[in-house]
Amino acid sequence: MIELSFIDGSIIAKGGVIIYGKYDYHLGAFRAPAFRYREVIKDLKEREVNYVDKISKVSEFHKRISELELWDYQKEALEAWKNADRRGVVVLPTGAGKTMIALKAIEDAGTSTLVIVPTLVLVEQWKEKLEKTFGERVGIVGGGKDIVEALTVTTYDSASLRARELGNKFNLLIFDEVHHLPAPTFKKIGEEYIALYRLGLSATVKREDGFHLLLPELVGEKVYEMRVEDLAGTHLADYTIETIHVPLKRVEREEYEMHYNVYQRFIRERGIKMKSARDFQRLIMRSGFDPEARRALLSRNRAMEIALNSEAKISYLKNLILENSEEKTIIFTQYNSMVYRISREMLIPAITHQTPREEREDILRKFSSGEYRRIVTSKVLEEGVDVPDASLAVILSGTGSSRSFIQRLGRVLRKKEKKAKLIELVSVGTVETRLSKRRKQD
DNA sequence: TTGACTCAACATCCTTTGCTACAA
DNA sequence: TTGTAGGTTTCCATGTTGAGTCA
Repeated sequence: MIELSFIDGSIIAKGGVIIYGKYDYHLGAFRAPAFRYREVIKDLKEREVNYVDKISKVSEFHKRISELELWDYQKEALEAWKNADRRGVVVLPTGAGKTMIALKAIEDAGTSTLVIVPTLVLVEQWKEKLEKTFGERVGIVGGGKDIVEALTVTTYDSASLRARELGNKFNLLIFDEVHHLPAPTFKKIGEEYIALYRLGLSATVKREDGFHLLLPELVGEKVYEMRVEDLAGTHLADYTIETIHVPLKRVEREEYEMHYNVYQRFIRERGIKMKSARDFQRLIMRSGFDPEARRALLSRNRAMEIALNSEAKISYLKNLILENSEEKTIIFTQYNSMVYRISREMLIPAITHQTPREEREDILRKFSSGEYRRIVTSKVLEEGVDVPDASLAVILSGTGSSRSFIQRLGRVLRKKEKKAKLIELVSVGTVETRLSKRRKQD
């Protein structure tokens, strides 16, 4: 007879061997990662081994929400997830109703569920949604609160910190913005919870570090995907993307060339090959002890700053704003210094991570009502914030991340009569042209 | 309860070719 | 012959957030 229990994010087996188990001399028992629960039980049954299961502390949760009607593609996504043993990742653009699918998934699974989200703002939004939909009390773990219910919402930070206590209490995990999960410390959420059912939601799972390849093991395969272009014109607004190449001013060009040459010369002279982000990472590490590497890196950073923050872009932006004075516009930049400069010079309300919560909510409320026609921001509004719809997004500068690009695009895609526009300004003849190209590839 | 603060963690950070050893 | 992986370990800067602490 094998006795199975849950200790600190692991399955402990006393009295016999389990699949994926390694012998733990301190415990005098076999220990397997919690996420192998499904395979462990299946294997014991197949081998017809007698066992007592003291692992699971999950509870049932049966609540019907029949009044909730899904769109066709949402139904397809839900079916695909169910057919994959209720495991897998659903990829849908911002505004395509990922939450609806999650609510139906909770109803379908009929079991205790933990919803994991990246920010406290999203914790509140999910809590309200769940309470309204199911009419039940919803627990919160994180942001100073610690209430566990059959339906509980938490942050990635708290889910990871509390995995050892919470890991055996839920049978369904819903990962909102699931691309966060493969980060080194969040990965253990996938590993230390026993949940048999897992649903990952995201607009783009791709990570620049390539760790999205861990998702099939942590959550399940990608079971359904709809891209922005699949839903544009039907469930989302139709849109156009325009890239405007803006030349640097002469002084800027000279300074850019000077700094970028320092970087390039260093790379060439040291025989360094820049084939991947890993190669660049190695250069960063090297800069910790090699003064020349540090100088090269700082020069490259300065060159980048010049290209991304060019004067010419500001002049161009002023015209663009005049030409589109009727459009509700969000301006995105890479640097906060640029946000504040535009805010000062063009009298546009600014939002960065330094903006107090109340002020941020006030600005967004006025933007929503139409009192403000424009806002300028850096990255804070990309994810996890309910941003009122706009009709024009101007990307003054950004990174090569396709996820960030899609999130910014998502800010203009709420269904509307006329076409939405995304305009990006790119400094011609600089590394920025490459960034712009990369973010638009998948 | 709130606000101010510190700390830790996450994300991005790359591509003008060139080498060398090894597997298919 | 052709194509591709090889090797390394704590880090430039900037932006953003959650958790924790303390007054």
